[in-house]
Amino acid sequence: MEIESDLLLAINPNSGVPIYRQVCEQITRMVASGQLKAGEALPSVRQIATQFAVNPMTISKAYSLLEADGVLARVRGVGMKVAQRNDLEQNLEERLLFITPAIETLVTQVEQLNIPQDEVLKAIKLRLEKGK
Amino acid sequence: MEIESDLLLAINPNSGVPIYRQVCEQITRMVASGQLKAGEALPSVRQIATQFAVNPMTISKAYSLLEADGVLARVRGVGMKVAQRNDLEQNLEERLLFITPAIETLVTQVEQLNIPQDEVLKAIKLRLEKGK
Amino acid sequence: MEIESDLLLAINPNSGVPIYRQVCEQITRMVASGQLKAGEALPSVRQIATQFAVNPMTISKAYSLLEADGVLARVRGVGMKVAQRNDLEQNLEERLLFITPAIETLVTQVEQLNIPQDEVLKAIKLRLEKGK
Amino acid sequence: MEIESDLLLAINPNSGVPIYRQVCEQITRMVASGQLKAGEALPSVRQIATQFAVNPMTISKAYSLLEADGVLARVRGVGMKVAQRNDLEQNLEERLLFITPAIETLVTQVEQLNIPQDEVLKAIKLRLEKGK
DNA sequence: GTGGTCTAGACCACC
DNA sequence: GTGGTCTAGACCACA
Repeated sequence: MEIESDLLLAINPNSGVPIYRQVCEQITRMVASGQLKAGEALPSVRQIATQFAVNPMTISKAYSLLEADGVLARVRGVGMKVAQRNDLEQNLEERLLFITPAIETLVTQVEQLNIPQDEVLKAIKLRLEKGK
Repeated sequence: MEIESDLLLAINPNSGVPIYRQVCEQITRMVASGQLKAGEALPSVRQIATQFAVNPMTISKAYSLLEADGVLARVRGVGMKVAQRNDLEQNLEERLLFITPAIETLVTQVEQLNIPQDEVLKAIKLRLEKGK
Repeated sequence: MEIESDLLLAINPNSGVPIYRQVCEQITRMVASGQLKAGEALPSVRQIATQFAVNPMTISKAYSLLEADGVLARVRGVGMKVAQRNDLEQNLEERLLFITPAIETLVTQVEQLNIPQDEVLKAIKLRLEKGK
Repeated sequence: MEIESDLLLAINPNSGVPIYRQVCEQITRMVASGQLKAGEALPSVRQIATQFAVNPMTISKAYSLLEADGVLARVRGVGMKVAQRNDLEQNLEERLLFITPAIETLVTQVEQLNIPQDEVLKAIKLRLEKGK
């Protein structure tokens, strides 16, 4: 069972964002979008820590926070799994709430830079297409 | 001459973002957008510090960083002014570069949440109109 | 592991040159000359501060500036290390650039004092030999 | 008598060196090298201040220091002139003493950068020739 | 353990 | 008046 999932997270230690936070946010989003389903098992702390050359305590902290948030559940002697009864319905409205802060940040900057709306939308559209 | 400029910055000490960084970013944007013109004088360290009930060193740190960045220039014994030769031309392309990181963040989240593009664009458009 | 590195910097609090600047310049030169190699760890802020009876913030300021300059890199929760991709290659040409300002200063003074070139070169040669 | 001397000083407000110090040092060197002769009159404070767009008080301070140093003498109602009995003989040894600090700075940097002596001398020689 | 941020208050140099 | 430097000590976030 060690082949679990090698390509789950994208951790960047130099992004300014704390590592534990990156883990939390990414797993939360994956659960919200259904990429991780209720009951599904997660890689062990040691596994992730090794994979990204990160301190195990950092991953452990992330898992603990996710458990406190009700996103994950701890199964003694086994590991972590996605919580069963989950507030994170795949409902679109809910998911849109997640990106509100990012939109706020963006809009603030746009206004202070005096960038026309069309240009902003054009740039975002372009970037979204590229990701496809 | 006391009416100099009362309405310049919007500092929020509880935003998680360091105060000196808020100052840096906002002034940088104001220079980039042309709200602050080359050669224009800035409020003194003590002025801003008093206005926002912040320690002068905090503002001073921001000014120093902005000088190191080439955004501001120091005039000894007089104060700070917007740097003359400025990379931050007001042209649109340059300004769009400033919001690239914010767009990246947004797009990453959108993809991990599996939100359809139209919904994202709709939400942003809505938010932009509101700000008007 | 306490024998880490005791003999690194030469700080003189009365030289007129700000302490943080002395630290910056010396570390920059050590990196440029290869005395400090890419990835190598640096003494902690508190370690240096204690060693030279200086306020930790002063050293911290130096480290921050060196990070902004791309000379050092921060490893969160661990400390500072020499940046990996470093403009400060050890090639001779690059290092010669570092002493250009000092040469400029010298030459200006020499010209204003009307000192013959041979005399200048002789004096410098003498001083260089002495240092050996 | 207003045509005195338009091209005397080279003041750079952004060099980091205080303006009054630049004035002091340059005039001192000119006296030492004989470019300014004993009894010779100097431009008025206002003249220099206007020429370089500098605060008159700054020039005044420089003149005062030079007077205290015995380099200049104040003639009431007339202005400043180069002091008559002057320690600054044009003797070569004396003049060489003036550049000792600049040489020290240079040598320190050279040693910390591990630059070979020949390269240093070559670079200086090159720069000296260029100035010719 | 690491570095980062902020404060309050001192002193300095420059203009 | 301006900004710069430093201190002593507090608290926080990260690993």
